[in-house]
Amino acid sequence: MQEMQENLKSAIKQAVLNAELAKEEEIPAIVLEQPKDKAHGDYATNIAMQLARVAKKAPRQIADAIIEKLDHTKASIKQVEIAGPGFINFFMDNSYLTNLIPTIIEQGESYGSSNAGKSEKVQVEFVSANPTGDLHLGHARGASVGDSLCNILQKAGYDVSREYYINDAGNQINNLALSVEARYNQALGKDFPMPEDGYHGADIIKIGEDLKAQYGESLLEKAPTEQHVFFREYGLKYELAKLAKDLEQFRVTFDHWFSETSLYEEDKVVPAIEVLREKGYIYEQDGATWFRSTDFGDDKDRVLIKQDGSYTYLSPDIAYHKNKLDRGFEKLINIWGADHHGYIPRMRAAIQALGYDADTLEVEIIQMVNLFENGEKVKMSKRTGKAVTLRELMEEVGIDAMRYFFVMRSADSHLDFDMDLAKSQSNENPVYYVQYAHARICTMLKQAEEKQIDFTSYDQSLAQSEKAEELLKKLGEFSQTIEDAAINRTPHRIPQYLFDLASSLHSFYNAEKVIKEDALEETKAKLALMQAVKITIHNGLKLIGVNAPESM
RNA sequence: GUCCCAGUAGCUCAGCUGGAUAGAGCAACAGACUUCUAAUCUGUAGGUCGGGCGUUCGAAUCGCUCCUGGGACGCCA
Repeated sequence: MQEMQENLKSAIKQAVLNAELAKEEEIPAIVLEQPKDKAHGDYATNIAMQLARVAKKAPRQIADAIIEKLDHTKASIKQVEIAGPGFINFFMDNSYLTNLIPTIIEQGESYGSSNAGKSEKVQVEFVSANPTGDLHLGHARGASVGDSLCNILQKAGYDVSREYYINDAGNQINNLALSVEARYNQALGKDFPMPEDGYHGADIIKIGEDLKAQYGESLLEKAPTEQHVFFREYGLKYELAKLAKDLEQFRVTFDHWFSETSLYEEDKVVPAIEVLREKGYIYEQDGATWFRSTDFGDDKDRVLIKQDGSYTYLSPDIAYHKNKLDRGFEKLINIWGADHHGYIPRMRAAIQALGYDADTLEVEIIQMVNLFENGEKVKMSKRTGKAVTLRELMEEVGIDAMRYFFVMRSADSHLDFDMDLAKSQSNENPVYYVQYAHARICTMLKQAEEKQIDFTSYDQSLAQSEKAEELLKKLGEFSQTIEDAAINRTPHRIPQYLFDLASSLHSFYNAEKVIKEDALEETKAKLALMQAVKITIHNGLKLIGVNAPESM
């Protein structure tokens, strides 16, 4: 596919030179696009319009000259036309498409892979929810997008590491300990108020009950500080185990869980600040230590060490990002909720102050998820713990539908999650449409197996049709789609591609019968095509963490 | 007040490193099951791409500006 495009491009370039329309250095990069309307050919280029100024001729005249000098044989061109204001449309000799099927079948699970990423070492940090409660809708979206993006980057040849940053050092963990203490006492039947900023989730109530079952009232005999440490450690361990379990069930795993506390234990925070101080980006004012982030375009300077001597959140974060870079990652991708977008400039400033290019850090912002139930927006409140959790959604909606739903939209669009629609499992949910295409193929292949039709060798020319050609073209776009999704960090391209592919398959299925006992050779060719589609759908769904069922 | 995201068909959204007649799904309407799964397919209808100005041979796409909706602006994390 790509080799052919390159051939075509070089042929066009040569034609421009031969026609003496422009000097080599004046020729812009030749862009081939695939027209939406197939009446406009398989590929089109706008080079004639782009050259209009340089060549001082009308675009259509230029196009004429190019075509005259074009070497048709070199790039398997069947026909060339000039259209509209000066587009050159190429109709290709589509025999190249037939090579696609054996290629896909041979590559199997690895079909779609490329080395576009050139093994660049990329770290993706995502979810990173505080271990103080259950994961909710927003985290579910972040997990879906993050994991899918990682899969896509890997498929496109990047060296990817997935990381979860555990905020286990700040005030919120104290509040967790206090909340656990309250719930434990309440479980023992005592009238014990929740702390002001306590966590009201059902999970903490469960911790209280577990502690009662395990220890009875014995924990009350410990000294207050000892108690606090105990509740803290117990709560943290419990919450982390739950996070990992929920995420794993959601088919999201991490290579590394990074503890904020470890930054202090291994003395990483002070040295990171010292690096900035040595470079002159640190100053003291009003009894606090400041980072001059305005040197790098931030709105205002930021406090690193407060008057009371404690760190702001930014300090360990700078140390953490320095640590990431020290580990040799060439690109850091952070996936954050929209409520953190204001934090980007100071973080990028820190990256630059550490001596790296600002673009080393990329922050992908995921817009909010609104939950709708019974046609009304459901207000979610952390304070009362009345948020719909990832776990509840997995049970009610199903993992496949969630994974697909959360990644099918552009991440910078607000997402309305309609509980009733998701629960109803109606045909409005496109994941079934794609899965159904896969299941249909499996049924056909199973029948072929029962009839003992062996299609290891076949003659592809026997299965040519308009619908078959559409399918083939779609199959051929898979690798390019993955590359685009990887480079632009747009995982939603994958479900959209899969939907299109499934659509082509369903259309083909309705137009043509595959298994025909009286036309065995034709059947074999079609079965091979089906096998290729099956592999591609399977590989695509795998990228977004959705199962490809054999039957539905 | 400053910053970020969004505004495209009745609804939910693609398309945005500029290209040809702006695309899907749902909803509406008309059809297709004696068939390898109808969770499907085929067709019809539906749009001043929020408004204006500008750049360009060409703008949904780029720039400026205004309007509307959502979010963020702590020596919290």
